[in-house]
Amino acid sequence: MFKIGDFSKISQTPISQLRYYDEIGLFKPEEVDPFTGYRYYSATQLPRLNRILVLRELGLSLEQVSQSLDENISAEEVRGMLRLRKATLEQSVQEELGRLRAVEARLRLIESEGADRSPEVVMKSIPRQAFLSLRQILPHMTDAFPVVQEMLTVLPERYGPKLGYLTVILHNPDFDFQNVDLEIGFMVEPDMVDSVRLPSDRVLATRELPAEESMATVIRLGRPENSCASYFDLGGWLDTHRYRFAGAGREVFLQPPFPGEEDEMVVEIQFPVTRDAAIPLPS
Amino acid sequence: MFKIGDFSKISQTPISQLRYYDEIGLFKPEEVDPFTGYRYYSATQLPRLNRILVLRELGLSLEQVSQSLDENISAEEVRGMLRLRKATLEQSVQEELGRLRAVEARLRLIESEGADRSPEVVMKSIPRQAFLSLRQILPHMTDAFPVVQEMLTVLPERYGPKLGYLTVILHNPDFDFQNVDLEIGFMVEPDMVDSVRLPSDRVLATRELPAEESMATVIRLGRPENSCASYFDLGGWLDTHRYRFAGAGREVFLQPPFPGEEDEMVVEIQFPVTRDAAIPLPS
DNA sequence: CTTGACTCTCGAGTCGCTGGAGACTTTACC
DNA sequence: GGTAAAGTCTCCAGCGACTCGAGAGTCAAG
Repeated sequence: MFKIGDFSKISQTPISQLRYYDEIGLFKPEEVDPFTGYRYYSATQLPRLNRILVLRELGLSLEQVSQSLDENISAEEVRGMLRLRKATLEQSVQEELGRLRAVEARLRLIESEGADRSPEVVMKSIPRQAFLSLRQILPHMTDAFPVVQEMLTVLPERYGPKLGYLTVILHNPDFDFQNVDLEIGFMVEPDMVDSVRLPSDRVLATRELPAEESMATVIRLGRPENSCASYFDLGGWLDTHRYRFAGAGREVFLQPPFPGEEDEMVVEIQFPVTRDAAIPLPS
Repeated sequence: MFKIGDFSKISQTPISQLRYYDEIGLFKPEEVDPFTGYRYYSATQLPRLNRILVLRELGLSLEQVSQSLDENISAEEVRGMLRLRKATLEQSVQEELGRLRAVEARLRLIESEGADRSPEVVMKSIPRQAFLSLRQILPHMTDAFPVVQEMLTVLPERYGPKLGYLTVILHNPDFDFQNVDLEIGFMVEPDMVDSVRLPSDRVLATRELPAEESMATVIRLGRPENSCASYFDLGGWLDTHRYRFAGAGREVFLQPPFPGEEDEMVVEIQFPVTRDAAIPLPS
């Protein structure tokens, strides 16, 4: 019979942990002195304790460990737990590796620039949405402005707060500023409106944008002079995170360019992406 | 200006998290209605929030994120944080990979045996200790018993509770049961005793056992009939965990084989091991 | 004006422990 | 046998990064 201190040394388990395991009923001392409350452990309890330590190390929760030890659980169920655990482990290793690459990239960035002023790219998923829009090919990106301005002045006052965000979809696969294929419009609630004719005779129609599982997004503030920079940042980020562009990008105007307030504009650039194949794990 | 719900949707951050970040002063709404307490966020706050999300994703604590955003910290220090983070990440990836291998091994074991009755191998580190012992080569393992019995009857009653564990060191590099090179004795406190002569004229001397950084240990219960099995288990475990035997093993008798109580014997088998080289991480 | 959807604060709970306060017990030594 | 040191007890608080629920108040649409 060992007192808790000796048993702690033998098993290399902290005393506090032994007391905790006693408290939650996972591992109780063979004997407790009814007068002093002193815990007494025997060497024959070591296999059980070791089993606990090993299963916990495998990543099971103490709850699961408790169940699988107290045998009200079958080998089949333990197997299930472990298979689940294996899957989550594989995933979490992948994630950790991704994080590691991200940290490395960030370090390189700081070392080369002397300061940390990185663009913050965030992954999102976007549900499907109805989109009241007009698609057209314009000779130059800047030709989009009058269209946007017209929509901005006409539509919000006609539909009020039900109108969603002003959004532009860039259907060009390349990032050229000439002969751009743009779809400009507003997110709307489904069945709110079918089509609209603007004063300039331009006609918008509602269609459904499918949900996008994974969108890489970045925020751009102010006038679009530096929009190239944002796209560039996005490209670099995708590269280090092993994503690839996979479709038409969007610019969502969270704060739209009301005339005279173009400097306060806030745009979220979104690009659907796909993951490159997972890195094969070593052996 | 967005209410918390809308801002939560835009940023894909749970409301509770926004409130929490407000509470700890990490990310406060641009405006709070002094009467209702309603939080109002603006789109221009998104970059800061994204920055927070990204830094947290890199693994910094909210405390660290807070510091590096509020600029009372230099790029140099952020670099330090990230380098530290990189190191811990590399290590934790290694550990996760090890765990993954362990889970896989365990699964194979259960699948082949239909039940989970694995031996539990645990890593320990052992401090240096004084050892009062006698080394000899015996024609067969079983010849050790009389020696052990003599020591067990003579020494404990002479030195009382100061005497440590009865221990056997196996100096044979192979696991043959013939012509074994054994060192048998007791752990003692340093300077307790220099040497002892037993009634049988065998002489024990004290020497110092160096500390062992990493010992793989397993518990064996009862008579040593199945000691082979324990060694076998240990070997398999070392293999899946990429360790190698690295020195003379020990058997520590936590519950010694008092005459007539050999069935209650509890022995911890310890083997010093070294790690194989770390698995190189992919790209 | 009502209804239902939001939002507020505050407190407790999560997991697997660790650490401390203050009160007892045991052990070692004289 | 006395005393001091070391060990042990219980109970409570705290960690980090939130989440959840209760109960009350607020806002927007019809």
